[in-house]
Amino acid sequence: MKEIEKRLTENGVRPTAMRILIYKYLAEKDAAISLTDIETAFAKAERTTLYRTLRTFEEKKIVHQIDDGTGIQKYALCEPGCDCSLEQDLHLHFHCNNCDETVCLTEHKIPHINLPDGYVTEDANLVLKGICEKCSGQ
Amino acid sequence: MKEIEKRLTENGVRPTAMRILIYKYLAEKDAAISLTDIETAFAKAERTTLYRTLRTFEEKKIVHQIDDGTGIQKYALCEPGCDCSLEQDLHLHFHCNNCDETVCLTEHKIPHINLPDGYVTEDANLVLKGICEKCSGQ
DNA sequence: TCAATAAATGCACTTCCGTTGCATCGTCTT
DNA sequence: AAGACGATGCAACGGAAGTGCATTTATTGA
Ligand SMILES: [Mn+2]
Ligand SMILES: [Mn+2]
Ligand SMILES: [Zn+2]
Ligand SMILES: [Zn+2]
Repeated sequence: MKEIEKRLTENGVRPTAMRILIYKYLAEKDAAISLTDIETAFAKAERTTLYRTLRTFEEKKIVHQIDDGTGIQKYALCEPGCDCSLEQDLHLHFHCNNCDETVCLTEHKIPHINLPDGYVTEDANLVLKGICEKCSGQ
Repeated sequence: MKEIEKRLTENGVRPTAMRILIYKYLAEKDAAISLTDIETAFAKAERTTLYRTLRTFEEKKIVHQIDDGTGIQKYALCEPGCDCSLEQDLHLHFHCNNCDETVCLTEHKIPHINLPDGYVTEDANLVLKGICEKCSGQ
């Protein structure tokens, strides 16, 4: 548990009880998590606190935000040492049309694309949708 | 103008006055359009009508929806003969962080990605963000 | 140790956008 | 002309993100 406190502190986030709980929750899930997910998991907690915790985690590069096309913002823990604002750390995400879960495929980086002159690329988002390995039954 | 009526009819959409206007509006813009954009352009028209027009256009493959990561749904005319539900017609989109416009790069297809066993890909979305050619000043 | 200060949390409220239900109106068919 | 069906208008709803401000909790340093 000291692990988590250390991780938070190193990233400039004070390790409050709630934050540690949320971190743990994110760590034990292999799918990306929405604010509503967390709200459901911690029914007694304040929505705003959860909201701001996720925002803080994102600012401090503890989690990265995922836009999977559902219109709902999701979050997942960053790999240690990952800086998701750098092109080399941008990976693709997979959204399952069956179970509605979104997962990070951190080993699959977003391929570099050459654009016509005049275009300057600063960021990229690649989401594949279909059936995940759990749901395809193999 | 008969052109537009023909296009709509061919796709199974009855060419009402409003629909023709909206089609023209989409045709003269080179950027993707949001419902709010259209609402502003046709201030006297009913929001719901515009909304349903876009939905109908999408169902009938006259436009495709674009998720550019802003959280706002955008639409752009499909190329003639394009079926955006097919992998081969999936192209990438570019969102400018400066002018906030999103454009189709129809000549840039989304590269095929090989996923681990068990994953079945049905759809893909690739959005690049940065500075567009207009804004980069060359 | 205690007061001053800063950060985190709780509560209420707002805004934005997408969406739906239902009544009305217009158009096409027979 | 009557009936059927599709399009439009109006009103309201719902989810999710976001903000302002009061209150509580933690940190600092006198
Ligand atoms: Mn990820
Ligand atoms: Mn497009
Ligand atoms: Zn699944
Ligand atoms: Zn631009």
